[in-house]
Amino acid sequence: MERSFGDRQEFMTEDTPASMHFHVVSGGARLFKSLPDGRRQIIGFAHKGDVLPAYPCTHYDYSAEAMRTLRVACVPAPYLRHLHETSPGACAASLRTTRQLLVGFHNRLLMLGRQTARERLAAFLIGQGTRMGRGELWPVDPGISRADIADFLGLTTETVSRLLSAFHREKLISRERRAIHILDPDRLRAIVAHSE
Amino acid sequence: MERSFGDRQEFMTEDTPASMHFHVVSGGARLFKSLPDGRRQIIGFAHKGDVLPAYPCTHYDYSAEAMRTLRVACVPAPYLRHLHETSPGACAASLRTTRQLLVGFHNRLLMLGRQTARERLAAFLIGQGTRMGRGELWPVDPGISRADIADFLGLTTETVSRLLSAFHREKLISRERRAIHILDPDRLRAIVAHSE
DNA sequence: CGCCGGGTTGAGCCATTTCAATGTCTGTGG
DNA sequence: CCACAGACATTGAAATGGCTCAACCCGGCG
Repeated sequence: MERSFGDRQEFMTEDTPASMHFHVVSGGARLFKSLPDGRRQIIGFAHKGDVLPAYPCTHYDYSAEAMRTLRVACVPAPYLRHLHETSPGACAASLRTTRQLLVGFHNRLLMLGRQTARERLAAFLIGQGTRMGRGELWPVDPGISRADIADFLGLTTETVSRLLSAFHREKLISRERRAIHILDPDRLRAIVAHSE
Repeated sequence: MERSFGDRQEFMTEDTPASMHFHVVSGGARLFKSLPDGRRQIIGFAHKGDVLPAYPCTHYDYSAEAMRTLRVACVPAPYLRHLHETSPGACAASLRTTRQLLVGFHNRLLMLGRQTARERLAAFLIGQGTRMGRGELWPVDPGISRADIADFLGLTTETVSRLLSAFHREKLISRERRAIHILDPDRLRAIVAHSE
């Protein structure tokens, strides 16, 4: 049973009973947590093929909203649980994807805790560019706003904007529309790792 | 086959082939990642009963070292993998623990990305205090130094020290030796959630 | 007793935020 | 086809939270 959501529509809410899991068919989603005073942290983005949440649970522990338009296949939570209990393959597959997630989060902990704004942005650009493991050089999804980047990196939109301008001046990226193209992945990677 | 490690001994190294998993029998360990220039982020702490890493993998993605003395049972990686492939229960159990870890990391992402030093320290104290789900009020493990707290929270030891002094002045905690006792969990929780 | 590895405290600094203004693109209605 | 509104992005100037550097303290141990 598929459902479709419009731009910015929140379809999963933190601390709400997890009756459904959502398998992304097309479009993208932001996954985030927020503080009572409105501060927001983007946990990640979901694309085609991703399942939210990626693991069985009774309550969602983060919220999700559509970027532009989103189509998802809804999977009842009891069905997923049942699948995990009966099919060892399904369980192993989930364990593999959660392992991937954990490794990613370890890196992001390091990034948020110990890297400078410049390093974080470079890491983000590289991460987006190599998203699908493709031959480098994907532009950043134009559905991702400066505010999204800021909330992902724990910065402000102004800082992100200033740094993007700096990267542009240094010919590391080019900007057209909202899309960002990576021009010099090697130098960006050097910024991430080495603190340049 | 059990092994034992001395204070500060690193027994698991990032980017090294994961031949073994370590089941903590007694003592504690710090799990961390570091940048080439020495900046360090503590990913978490391991205690009795924890398994490192908690999921099958080919390479470790973080390092671990003993706090004081540590005893672990070493589990060969192929054995764990085999166990997961044959016993659905083992796989499901791993999935449950990785789910817990993921939820914790989501919260820490929010903490590192969007909370102030004061809020982070309060969150850390509450988290340590309620570690085992016990009736509140565990003191912070004295094996955890100010540097550890700082590296866990993405702060400096000086900031941690200053904030602990502030909390002490406000009668939220008491300090004796290196151990920290929680005096007013409710007010600490208010700091975490509300930004006070 | 005196050294040594934390821990605490202070003063000044700096990266990032905050506040504020201006620019740019898009869609809309006259 | 143009004027205009609104949302987002950029840029600048000023404020600030947390960091750096540096001194001092304290308890344990040779």
